[in-house]
Amino acid sequence: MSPSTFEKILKEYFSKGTDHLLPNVSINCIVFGYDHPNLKVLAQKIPFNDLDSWVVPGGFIEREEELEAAAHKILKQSGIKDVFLKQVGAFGGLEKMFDQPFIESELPKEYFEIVEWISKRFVQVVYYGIVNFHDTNLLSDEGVLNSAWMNIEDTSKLPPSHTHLVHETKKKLITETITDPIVLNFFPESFTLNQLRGFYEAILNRPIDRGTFRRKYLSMGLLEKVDEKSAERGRPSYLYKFNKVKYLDSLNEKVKFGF
Amino acid sequence: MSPSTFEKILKEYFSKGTDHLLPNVSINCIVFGYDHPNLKVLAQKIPFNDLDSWVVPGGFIEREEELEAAAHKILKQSGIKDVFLKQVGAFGGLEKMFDQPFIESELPKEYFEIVEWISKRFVQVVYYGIVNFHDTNLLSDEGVLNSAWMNIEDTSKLPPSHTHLVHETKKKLITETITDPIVLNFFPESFTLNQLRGFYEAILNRPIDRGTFRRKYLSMGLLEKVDEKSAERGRPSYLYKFNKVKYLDSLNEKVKFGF
DNA sequence: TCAAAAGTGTTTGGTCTACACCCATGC
DNA sequence: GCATGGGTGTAGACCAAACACTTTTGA
Repeated sequence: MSPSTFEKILKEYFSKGTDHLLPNVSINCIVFGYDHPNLKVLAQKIPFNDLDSWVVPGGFIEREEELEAAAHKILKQSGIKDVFLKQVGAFGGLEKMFDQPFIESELPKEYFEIVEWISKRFVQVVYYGIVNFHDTNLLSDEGVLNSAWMNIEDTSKLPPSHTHLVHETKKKLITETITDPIVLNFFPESFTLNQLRGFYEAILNRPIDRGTFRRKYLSMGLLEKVDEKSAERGRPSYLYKFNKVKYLDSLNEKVKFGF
Repeated sequence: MSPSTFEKILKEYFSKGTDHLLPNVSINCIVFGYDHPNLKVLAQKIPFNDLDSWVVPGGFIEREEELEAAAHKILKQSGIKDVFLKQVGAFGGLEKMFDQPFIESELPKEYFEIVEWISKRFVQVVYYGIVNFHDTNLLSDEGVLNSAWMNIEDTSKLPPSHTHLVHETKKKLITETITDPIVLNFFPESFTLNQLRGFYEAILNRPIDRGTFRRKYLSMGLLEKVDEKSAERGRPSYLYKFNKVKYLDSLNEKVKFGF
């Protein structure tokens, strides 16, 4: 534990005290990025102790602030702006995030009020976000928390409750990937159909036929052809961008059951 | 407004004060029942004023109580036990549920602390439940809040924020009806396939072919034939019950996209 | 010219749709 | 018997899976 760094965090987060914040409720954000063929999760290194500890971005809500606005505010601190966000739900385990007696033993008395505040039970309202990994610039060392991408296969550096959030959220991501084309938020301005297919193969964890995928996806009418692209090897592929208007419409449709 | 009744409510809800409760977080439950061909929602009449005001069941969370446990606890007060519950999410509008100055003007000073507590902003964690309408006995006048079924088409007696919750939750119910067989929770021990089809027609708001429905549903393997049933008119139909083991398995499967 | 990857055509098989037809019961 | 609704059979449309074939590039 390095008290000085932890003090810096407390000073930055609670420069205006705790009275302006909603107690007992916190926001956590699970931000996914896709770096073929890996799904990544945004995490922050915290200097609670000398171990290599990471957390998922989180923060608090102003007394007069909408929940989703708070989530956007929190992600802006990591350099993530204008992100696609959806709520996962409220998680309310009884375990506390902080060990109050231990933390207090390492800090001057002036922080005790804040420490008591953050040591209470919190209901976590969780949002997930999707960003285009390669167009995103994380703010590092801007504050005291360093942001970095973490491979979703290895979340062992997160506390158990955050690992739980990541896994629950990934389940939801997979479900929504199947019913909605939210996936398109992972991609840059323009992309090839085979890159898109690569993502579906990664997330559904099985191969998908090129022809079938191409015909099905194009028939949805969400994509528009733009240009050519020089391939690394082999024949170049067309680039597509997605039609945001039709995309937003499609979010209200969902799949049909088949009766 | 009838202060005496409102006093009774406060006395009952806050007999142990507010310290044992988590502040700023509440639970609301949207409970659906199906009374062919209508979808019903559980509501409670409240004596805030002389108007015919209703709310959706709600309540608070003990400091050391899981969220879903709190939802079950709240519904037990209406006579709803062992209900199928799923979380809808957290709703955090900024509007307050109570008009503090007005309420205080009608109550003795001893209640002011409680009134202040409930007049704060609350993040509402919403659960939805599904019950078999005909096997459910609501507790009426057991406490001070009378429970009753409300037709989902007319929620005009609810406050706007609760109407919003009902509609958002109904959307979710429809989506989940399409992807999961949660519907079976609406039905009694045994039921006919045509009753089941009637429900799908009601919720999807379109006719479904008898043959197609029957073949598709039976092919899922969730149902088991039990006995005969005397029809009101015409040929009697088979009764089915659902296989709870396979049903629980199926909740983890969801529909496939079709790639 | 060959390898590699994109793009397209075609056969096959499954399944939903629509509708016709038969079955079991009450009156 | 006949009306009423339950249960089943089936032809056609449709669509995804699988795979072969063609096209376009780099080397």
